[in-house]
Amino acid sequence: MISERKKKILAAVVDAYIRTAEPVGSKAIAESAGLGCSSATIRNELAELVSLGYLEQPHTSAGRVPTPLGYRLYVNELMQRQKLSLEESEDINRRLNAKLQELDDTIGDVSRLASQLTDYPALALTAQSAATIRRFDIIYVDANTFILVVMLSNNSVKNKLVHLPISVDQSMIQRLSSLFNASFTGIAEEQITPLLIRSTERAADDTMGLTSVIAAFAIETLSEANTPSAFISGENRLLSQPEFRDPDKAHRLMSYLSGGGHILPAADSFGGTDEVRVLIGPENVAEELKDSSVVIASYDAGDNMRGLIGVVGPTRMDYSAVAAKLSFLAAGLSRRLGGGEAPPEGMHNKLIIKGDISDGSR
Amino acid sequence: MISERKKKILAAVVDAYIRTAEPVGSKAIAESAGLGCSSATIRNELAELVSLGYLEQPHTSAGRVPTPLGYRLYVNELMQRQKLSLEESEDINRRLNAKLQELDDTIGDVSRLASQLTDYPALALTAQSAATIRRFDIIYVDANTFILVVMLSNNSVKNKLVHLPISVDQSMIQRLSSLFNASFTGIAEEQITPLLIRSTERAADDTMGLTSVIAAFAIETLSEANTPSAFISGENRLLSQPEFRDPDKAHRLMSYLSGGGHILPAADSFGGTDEVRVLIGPENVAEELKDSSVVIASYDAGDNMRGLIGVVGPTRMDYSAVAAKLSFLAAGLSRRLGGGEAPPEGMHNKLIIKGDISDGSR
DNA sequence: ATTAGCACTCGGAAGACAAGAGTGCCAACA
DNA sequence: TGTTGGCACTCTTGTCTTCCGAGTGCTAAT
Repeated sequence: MISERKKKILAAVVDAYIRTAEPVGSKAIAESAGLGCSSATIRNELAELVSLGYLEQPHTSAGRVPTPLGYRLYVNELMQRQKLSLEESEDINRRLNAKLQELDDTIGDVSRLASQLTDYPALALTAQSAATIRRFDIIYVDANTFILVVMLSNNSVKNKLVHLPISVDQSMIQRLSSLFNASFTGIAEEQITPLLIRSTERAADDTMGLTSVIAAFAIETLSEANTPSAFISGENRLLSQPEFRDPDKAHRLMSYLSGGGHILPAADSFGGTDEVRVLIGPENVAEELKDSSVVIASYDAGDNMRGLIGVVGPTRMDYSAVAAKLSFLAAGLSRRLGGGEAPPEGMHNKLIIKGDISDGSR
Repeated sequence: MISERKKKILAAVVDAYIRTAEPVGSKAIAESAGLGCSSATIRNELAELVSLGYLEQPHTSAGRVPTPLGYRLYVNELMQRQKLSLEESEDINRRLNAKLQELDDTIGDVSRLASQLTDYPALALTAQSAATIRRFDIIYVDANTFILVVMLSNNSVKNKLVHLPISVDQSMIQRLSSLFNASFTGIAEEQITPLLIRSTERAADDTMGLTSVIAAFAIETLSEANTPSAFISGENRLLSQPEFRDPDKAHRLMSYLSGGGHILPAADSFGGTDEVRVLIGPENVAEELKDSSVVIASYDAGDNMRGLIGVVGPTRMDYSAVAAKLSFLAAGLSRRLGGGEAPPEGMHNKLIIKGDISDGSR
């Protein structure tokens, strides 16, 4: 439906534009791309690519610039899938190992890492999940102090130090600990009802309201662990992109990002596989992202949860490099966090790039 | 040494410049500041203020702009100390309460809050400290899994889930738990020597290297808790300041900030009191901050530790408002975290503003 | 000591101009 | 029919002038 040569030319335009951020002219293409024809021919082709909607010119007599549709075609078919060099992948693995010895809510570290690798702002999000309490312990410190320790089904452990104005004796603590371990484990947040709390309170013979304090912690921990959260870093890297030389534009996007990744809408529709998704310009739902692009990868965070790492940049983004890095990073995370059978260390997971080529384009 | 009227004029210049970010001319001052004299008189005074080094003009025939020295005088003597309105202080208290119900490493929240309040980028740092382990518990989950729980002398609690390829029986765990509680508490990081570990291992009759895993966690926790750490947020707010319209300039400062607050040098010399310190332009040691200003407040973080909250902005910064807010915030934190006798809730602590009027000025 | 008046200085905005890059189109050619 | 060289045309970008006005410094008068 679109000639092979046109594709080659389109690819050349996108490649060059990604590098230089300047509209690219016919002559440059004639020289760079090794198709043996002259700039005049290229011009004809370019004109057609414009009328097909893949390219546009900022003004008459300027070079061509890809439209979102053009990027889409590029991403889906044209760009050559990068695989990381050995050094790069080793570097990533090393950093992952260093950072994730113990993973708790290192979601921040993950986003930082992604941002450093790609040199774009990055965000990491945890998906909504349905973790339950797996174990509940109360450690007696002294008569006024104890520590609540909750282990969740997703293998994260939370704790809280409680300091009371009144004294509690150790046997009470022990009683509460085993009661909670018995009746608060394996259930979801909604199942912690006032009724359950009341009955536990009675069973423990607790007249000081201790039970509700502890129950509140349980609820809070569950809700916190299950609420999706986002972490953004490297916003400043936007500023090195020429399309954000306008401080207002940069500011708008950056404050949108800092305000938490409301990219969550995109996250919902995410499939289960280790795919990489690319959203180009107007394909984004969020108004603020309409002329930026987002690349998102998903990883297995264990316990049936999936996390996301995403990168935000101008539509003129180095999709191929970013996709490769993100994909590798996600695979590394899956391997470390995921429950199941992950591919072995060195392996690149295949790069499935999916994107809605919705009619929202252009 | 410097006439009263000059001071008034200087104050007027700084006030106006803080508001408008434009050089301010004699006429504007004559009208605004209620000193009954004409623009010509003001001009004479302005000329002298320039030769004294408090003001400068970007070029002949432009208004005047304060020099760092001018700001310094303004901050030390001239500016009127703001105290927050009732709504503002209530708002801050409410937010503090919401965020700090449980304070762990909410240092991030603190900086976020400071940034929101002041509308400048903010950073929070923990000082170097000498926390020790106060309590050590190991919770047995199953034969391959247990949870380490460490409570530090600064009342923070850390935990780690350990998953082993080999089986361990419960009595061993119990033995280790009490051994660690006995010999690893109350000591500093350096005191955890290979010797100590070896002897504990022997005492526990541990042939599987469990002891060293646990000891490693102890060391790591201590070192992490005692290493100063920084958290920055709201970098993007820089972009709304006209002096950072130049993206390169903005980028330089922002990436400096993101790279961790190397403002630590300034932190070292910080006194113990709840003072607020202002560093203007070249008074900063860091090259990148030479034409920005920093306002820092210190708070009592309990256990003989002090934390810092700082705000970064252009030299043309609303010192008075920022100082007031930061001071209030610091006081609120001290009250919640500090060990000792803190002033009661509603009270504004007195605003000590100190600053080196070092010879680095000019 | 203050003020009014005036000439002077600069920076910034607006316009004029040249250079250059890139296009579109046409006519010639394989 | 597809390709190519050539050429006129367009539009941006940078540079240079010009012009305006805000704001100054100075002087002479009060």
